[in-house]
Amino acid sequence: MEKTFTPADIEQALYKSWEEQGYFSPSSADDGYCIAIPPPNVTGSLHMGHAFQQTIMDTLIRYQRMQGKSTLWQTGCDHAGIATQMVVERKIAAEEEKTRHDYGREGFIDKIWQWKEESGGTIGQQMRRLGNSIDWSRERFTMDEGMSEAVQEVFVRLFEDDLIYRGKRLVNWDPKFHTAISDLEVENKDKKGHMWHLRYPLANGAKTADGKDYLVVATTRPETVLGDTGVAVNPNDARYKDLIGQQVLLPLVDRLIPIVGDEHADMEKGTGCVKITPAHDFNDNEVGKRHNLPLINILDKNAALLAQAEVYSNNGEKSDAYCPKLPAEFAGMDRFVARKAIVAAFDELGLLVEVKEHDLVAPYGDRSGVIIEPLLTDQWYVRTAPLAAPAVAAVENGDIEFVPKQYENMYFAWMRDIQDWCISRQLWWGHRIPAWYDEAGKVYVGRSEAEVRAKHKLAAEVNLSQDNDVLDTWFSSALWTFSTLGWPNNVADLKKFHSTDVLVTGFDIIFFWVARMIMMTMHFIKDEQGQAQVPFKKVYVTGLIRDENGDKMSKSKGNVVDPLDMIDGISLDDLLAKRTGNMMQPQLAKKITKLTKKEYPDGIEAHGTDALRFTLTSVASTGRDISWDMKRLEGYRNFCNKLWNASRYVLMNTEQHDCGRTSATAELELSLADRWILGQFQQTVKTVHQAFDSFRFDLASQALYEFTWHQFCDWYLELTKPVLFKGTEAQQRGTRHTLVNVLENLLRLMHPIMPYITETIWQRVVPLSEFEKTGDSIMVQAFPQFDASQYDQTAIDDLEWVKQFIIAIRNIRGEMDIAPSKPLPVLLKNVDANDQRRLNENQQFISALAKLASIDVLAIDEKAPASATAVIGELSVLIPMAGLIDKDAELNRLAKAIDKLSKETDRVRGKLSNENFVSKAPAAVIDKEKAKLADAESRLAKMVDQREEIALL
RNA sequence: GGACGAUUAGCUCAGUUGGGAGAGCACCGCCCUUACAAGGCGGGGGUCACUGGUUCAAGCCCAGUAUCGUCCA
Repeated sequence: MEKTFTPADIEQALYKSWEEQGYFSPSSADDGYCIAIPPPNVTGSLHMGHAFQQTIMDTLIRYQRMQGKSTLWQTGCDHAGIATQMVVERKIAAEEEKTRHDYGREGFIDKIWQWKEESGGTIGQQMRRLGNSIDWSRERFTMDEGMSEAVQEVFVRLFEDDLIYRGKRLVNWDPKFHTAISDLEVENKDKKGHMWHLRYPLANGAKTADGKDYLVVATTRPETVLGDTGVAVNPNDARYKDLIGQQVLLPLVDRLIPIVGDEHADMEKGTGCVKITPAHDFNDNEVGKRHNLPLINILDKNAALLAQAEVYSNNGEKSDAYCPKLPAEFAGMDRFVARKAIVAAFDELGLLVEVKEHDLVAPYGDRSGVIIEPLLTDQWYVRTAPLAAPAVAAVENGDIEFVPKQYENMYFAWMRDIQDWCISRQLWWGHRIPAWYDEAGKVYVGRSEAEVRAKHKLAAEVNLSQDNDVLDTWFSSALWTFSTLGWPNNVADLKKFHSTDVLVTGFDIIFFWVARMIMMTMHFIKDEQGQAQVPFKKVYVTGLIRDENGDKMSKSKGNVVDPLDMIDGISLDDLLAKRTGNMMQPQLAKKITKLTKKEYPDGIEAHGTDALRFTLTSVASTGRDISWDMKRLEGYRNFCNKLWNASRYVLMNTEQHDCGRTSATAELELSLADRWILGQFQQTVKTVHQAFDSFRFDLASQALYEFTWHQFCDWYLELTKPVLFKGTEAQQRGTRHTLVNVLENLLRLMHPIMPYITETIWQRVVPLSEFEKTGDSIMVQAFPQFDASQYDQTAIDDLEWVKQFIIAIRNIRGEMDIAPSKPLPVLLKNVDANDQRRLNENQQFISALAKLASIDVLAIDEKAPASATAVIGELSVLIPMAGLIDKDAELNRLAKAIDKLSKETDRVRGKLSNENFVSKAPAAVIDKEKAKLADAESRLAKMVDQREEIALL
């Protein structure tokens, strides 16, 4: 073995061989265990969030596979409607100076498929680098034939069940992408803006309570005045309530619009008068409904002003309630240009009262980054209320459990208040809506045009045209768990693997995806008793990985760290190029360069996949956000190296030796250390099981780290040296046997978290061990199970005593500056029978690890020379000072120890002398405190004696 | 404005029926001892955000305050 662990030498070849051997596929076992991956976006590339969640998924899958389950990790990508369309549009613009319209719909879609073939697999290749044990043969894509069929089937059935409808509604319109988007794709951001106060003249000579012939409305969006169809005042507002039922004459368009009384008008805010634009504001839309106001759409798809408005009645039909003509001077103006022009026009007419600074919240498209425009359009909706009810119940009654629990509140809050889901998108890339229209605009929904014609008995002469829109990407993602398993055609896998076991995901897509998946699955998938099946039994919610300053990682901030760069390492120059290349905002490059140079002056070193995975599981505690810490990664790389070298030691001492396999008959004698480490290992097995079973990957990692480094390496390996160098043959055989078998078991125990290093070492170790393997790879072996017979409490207590003895001497050495190489003589006082036994049995260990020249027991009356002293229970351990130890230094050391001990005794004595404590605390607690006091007092007394003695010198 | 979460060592974080305040990294001292200097041995370091309450006993339970964060309006 090499002296240093170099992950790059082993990882990729190992993964390839695992994949080729088919180890990632489900086994023939009956008991299924399935995780559906949250499908990454097909345009995406691996980021820390993926690495984090996928490490957890792979750990669970590998753990369950080793527990004998038939495991399936179902993977795939979603087609990411807007994102993908954008990528390809940009590509053809850059390479061919063409738009998608130059290609036409079909040509453009071909172009996207072509792009997908070339670039859509990037993330899959990256995911392999993480060691993910994914059955790639079952990889799915939401636009694949089978999944498209599922989407269509779901749409048609929902329509037939009256759970999908079409309607003219106000939607969040993205004027850049020319599509509707759902509420969830809107980001509300605080913004500085203005509040314009505009004068609206009262019609028919009406006057306000204080005699004015006008109202003043306040608005942040003056360009929408052209679409006003009312003014609202609060019905309790003494200033205006008498005007309810009167009209104002809307300036610029001379439109007579009613004054209505509505609670929406806040008397405290602004002027108390609110203009109502039902076609361009969600709140106004509600007010309009209540008062039956017409809707006037004044904007086109680009959010520029129309010359002819579109007037609709409240039920969405064309109306001639108002003249559609809009002022020609504004026609074609963008909404923000129009805003200025309209304010200027009001000003000119003397109708602009004042302009105030105003903090407002503006809606932005999360992908386009432009301000969203509420716009009246025809869209398809899913009626969510009936679907939400069972989905809420499933979480309430525990069929689905969120880990951590608190996310259930978030889920309930949203589900209780759920809005109908706008599922149509005005894009080309996606599942086309299976609806056809005849020339009169009547809509028919079906699986194909032929089916529609047959079902509705439409003659061949009737022209039908399919809806141009596609479905929201999340609509297909909502079917993920069951459509990937073959629904609606094949149900064998569905039977074995559905419901899936765990969903590992971020809280940010609980609404987008998790909730919708629950609703859809429960509606469509029923078990043999006809009960709705949940898509997954548990939802493990992870936090976000942030950068070292706690900031969200984002490309525009330039603080993104690519997981592969942590695995392979990257030079500063390459890192800079990566962070500043291909930027949306090139002006930030300078800042990012500076930050990157400061954070990574020498780039990033290679750490390997196992170290990355171990780091990720170590920080996976309770679903809260994580500030990434490179130092932590470095620490776990060192841990890998530690394991590597420990194994190297084991192999050096066992390969080509008799390791006492049971097939041989030679005698085998276990040392105290052997029996101790076997017990400690069992304890670790227990902890790791508990941790995995409760999703506490941090605790699993911690237990493995603690055992490997601080028990196996720090103590056990050192304790084997005296045996291997000086023991009898039977003793050597016993120790070699223990070394090999503990390591072999440990590797299996760690494997789910660190697949590569464990496999590599295991291949060398397993032939020396007792373990009877059931295949060639560690990943298909049995996971270690707790075995109480290997846990020997006496061995553990005895070895703790040995450790204390050794530590006591090392401590004196350290504080007295005695060279570690200098062998010391030791005298013992107050040796009881148990001490004597432990000493007899373990003298070799103690002498070797504490580097002692001699150990002598003082007779009861024998006077000890001046010595530095440590106390273990009743036993005093003395190191004669002569020529070694300075009197003052020792006094100093004793003073420190005495101080510490007397604080301890004071505290405990205080507690025990408290009447209330003694009468009310449980007996066990009191006994523990008493024992603690007795021990501390005895040690204190010995230290004090010692100090007096030395002070006399 | 509403809801939820967080506040523990210099940093990043554990602390699961209330009874010893812990880990990793960083820091200080000694050591290239034949698995490992990506290491070994020893050591220092905390008013558990604040105030009050319950309790024999509070980092943990209750009430309130402050600061930060997230989601919703």
